[in-house]
Amino acid sequence: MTKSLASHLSRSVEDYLKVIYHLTETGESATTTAIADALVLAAPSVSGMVKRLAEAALVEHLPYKGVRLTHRGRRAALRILRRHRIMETYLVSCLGYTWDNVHDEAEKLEHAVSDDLIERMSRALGDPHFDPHGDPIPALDGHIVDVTTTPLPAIAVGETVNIARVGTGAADRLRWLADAGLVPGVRITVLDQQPFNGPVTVSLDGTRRVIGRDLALQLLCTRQV
Amino acid sequence: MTKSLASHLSRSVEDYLKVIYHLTETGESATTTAIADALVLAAPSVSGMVKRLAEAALVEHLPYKGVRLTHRGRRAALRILRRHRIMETYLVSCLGYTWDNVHDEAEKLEHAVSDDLIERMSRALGDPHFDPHGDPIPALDGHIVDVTTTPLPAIAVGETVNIARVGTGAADRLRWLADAGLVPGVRITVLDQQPFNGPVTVSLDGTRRVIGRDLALQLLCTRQV
DNA sequence: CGAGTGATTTAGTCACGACTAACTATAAAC
DNA sequence: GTTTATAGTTAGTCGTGACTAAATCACTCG
Ligand SMILES: [Mn+2]
Ligand SMILES: [Mn+2]
Ligand SMILES: [Mn+2]
Ligand SMILES: [Mn+2]
Repeated sequence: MTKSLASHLSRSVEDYLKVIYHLTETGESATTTAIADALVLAAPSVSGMVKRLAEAALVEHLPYKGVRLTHRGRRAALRILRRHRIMETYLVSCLGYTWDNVHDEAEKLEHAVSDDLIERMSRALGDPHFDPHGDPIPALDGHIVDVTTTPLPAIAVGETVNIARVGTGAADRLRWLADAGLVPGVRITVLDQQPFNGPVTVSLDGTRRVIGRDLALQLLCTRQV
Repeated sequence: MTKSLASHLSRSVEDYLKVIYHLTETGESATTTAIADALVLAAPSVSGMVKRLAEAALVEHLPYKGVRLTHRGRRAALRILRRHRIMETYLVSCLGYTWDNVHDEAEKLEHAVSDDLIERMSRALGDPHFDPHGDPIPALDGHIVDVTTTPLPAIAVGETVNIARVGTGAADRLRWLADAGLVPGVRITVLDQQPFNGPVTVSLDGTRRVIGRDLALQLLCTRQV
């Protein structure tokens, strides 16, 4: 069977695939409720869509267990992810957006732009490998780099690391981080780690920053090379 | 009643409104079949949508006669038109598109971009008043300039005019015109007008161009100031 | 092992926006 | 002033993607 669906995927389908990809990527299993929560939909809506996705051979469905992307589904998800992240990067670099307000725009545009436009944007940006939040941009062939990062609270006092990636999309957090200069690419040294889920103190260009545990957990760092 | 519909209009609704605007603008009456032809839809689909548009107070429907935009409908149409034309201009000026391949992209993106993004693009372009085809870009408040133009075949031999606007969206025609340098803003002098729907000969920067009647009719000119 | 609980699926409905087939209004032709 | 062609509308259907209410599965706990 594998119904058509080949050429054009609807906005809904694309968003489902992306959410399923994210869930499996972060280790969670892509269950009906997890998908429903992520997309703010009722569970039966997801059950229905999952059936259609399975018919279209975009996912494998193990009833009552969850869902896994097929090769086709994964490729489709990565294609949208590429669009999303290039779009975000373009909006920030070329149109003066700040990293805390690009997400919603990209969430819509990722479904509307042509491959051609995305590749033109990518070229205009010098074919970047990371978006403003430090998330890797999948290549055209679906390849995506896997950067191993460590959350800031797990870095030892005295160590110097780079901020590689930010694990939140919340606009207020992103604004606070940007104000504090805590953005991907920046180098920081851990000055203090308070126990019992206490704050982390780092130095950035010689100035101190105290970062609450919650936020610190979302600062994903790489060690110096 | 005037059903919600206030905030978000669907892609279909927006395209209907734009087509209705175009038809009335060019003097044709916005009949069911005219709309159906323009959107490549079956007539009953249009009948159905017209009913919904009327319920939403976007058009006034005189059964068996046709349809007219209400104030709200006109404003909505002009908003999409602004998006479309700014998008086209941006794609050409900032992303290396040629004027013969921007239309399809803009046709989709006009429904997906936010007001904010469009205004950022407009600003990046220096708030242009015309798109690459010479079509006027409606202002934010819905105001749109009305340029009086004359089709090239109606210009007398010896007269010098500016090409102001191109009345075709056909990619092959646009490519030919661009190759010939016959684009909006260019100044040409009519050297010859052959009778019986014959071609027009013009000079452009001292070189001759012979233009078939069909195409010449789509070159809309303004006289020198 | 059976009961209970929470997750999941099924059943049935709805709005949107397309379609075809069939009917009807309008206006031109005789 | 009928007839007739054409344009427009109504009726009925379909696919998509959402919903609620009800049924069912799977696992945990006593
Ligand atoms: Mn999206
Ligand atoms: Mn991002
Ligand atoms: Mn459109
Ligand atoms: Mn145009």
